[in-house]
Amino acid sequence: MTNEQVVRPNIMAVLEDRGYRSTNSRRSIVHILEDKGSGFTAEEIGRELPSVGRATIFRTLKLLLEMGVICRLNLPDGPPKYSLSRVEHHHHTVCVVCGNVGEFRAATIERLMRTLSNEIPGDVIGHRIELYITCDLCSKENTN
Amino acid sequence: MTNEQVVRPNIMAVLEDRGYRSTNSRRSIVHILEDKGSGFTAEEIGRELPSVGRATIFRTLKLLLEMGVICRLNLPDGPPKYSLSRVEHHHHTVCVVCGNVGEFRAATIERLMRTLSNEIPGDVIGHRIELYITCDLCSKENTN
DNA sequence: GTTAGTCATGGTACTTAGTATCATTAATAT
DNA sequence: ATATTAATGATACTAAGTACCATGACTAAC
Ligand SMILES: [Zn+2]
Ligand SMILES: [Zn+2]
Ligand SMILES: [Zn+2]
Ligand SMILES: [Zn+2]
Repeated sequence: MTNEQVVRPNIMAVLEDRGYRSTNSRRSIVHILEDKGSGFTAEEIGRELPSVGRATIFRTLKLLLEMGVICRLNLPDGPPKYSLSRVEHHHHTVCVVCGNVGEFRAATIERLMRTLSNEIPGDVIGHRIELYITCDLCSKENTN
Repeated sequence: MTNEQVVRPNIMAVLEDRGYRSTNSRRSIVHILEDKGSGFTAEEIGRELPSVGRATIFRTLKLLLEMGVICRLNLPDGPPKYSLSRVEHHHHTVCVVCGNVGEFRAATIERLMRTLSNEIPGDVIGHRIELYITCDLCSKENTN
């Protein structure tokens, strides 16, 4: 399993490279994302940026999603969580206590998925895996 | 990988065993579920039962979910899909063309997940896996 | 079978996540 | 500096689901 240090792209630069304008709203949203990093909801961002319209929050998240710089996780309950993302294929851990989201890659999973596709009826074209965990921080807090 | 024939419990009996009443609305909802089997949305059921209140549809689905006789899948887009379920731990296939939902079990996955939990920071307490496929029916249709 | 108690229902209003519309404003290119 | 066009915020809307409540349907006791 790899959990290497992520070198994240300059998100605003990526936006501009694709022809999108570097606006105040986008900059402030991206700034918050880079601050939070993982496991935030659209609503949380809106709360921290009352001057930015709700529609713009969602528009921007959608844009970043399309560009692959963030992920959206549809969890079993609660609103979807967004998190900054490395670009390559990966999966997620979600702490069931604090809601923090992590990324991980595991060659073993990908190998197994490739194997499975021979045994599943139909053509497997993708997969999605979430691990539910209690993170180290939350485990510690409980034993104090 | 196992994909064994499912022997499904009598859902109404399960409800009654838990002290819930056998009502007209519940019977008609359960009847439709048993008919459809997999990959239906709450809205679809509502459409087929105009005489049953929307709230009751959701209440009943929630109840069946708690009892473990159906699953809800939060897909990357579109409304959640429900499907009848065997009771044991399993995972899902979703056809990206027709939306049909299937269940499967694979000891290899469970073994791998157990292994991963040694390598992931934090305590792994559960997982969720979805395979996105084009099912045999949909593949055939495309080559015609 | 009737009755009493309670559970469940349907209707309505509300919430939450997200989208459509649109007049106004801000970013870019020249 | 100006013109062009993209982006914005406000508002209204949709879709999935929940809260509330007076009415009606089940069930159990008799
Ligand atoms: Zn991710
Ligand atoms: Zn945690
Ligand atoms: Zn299932
Ligand atoms: Zn299909």
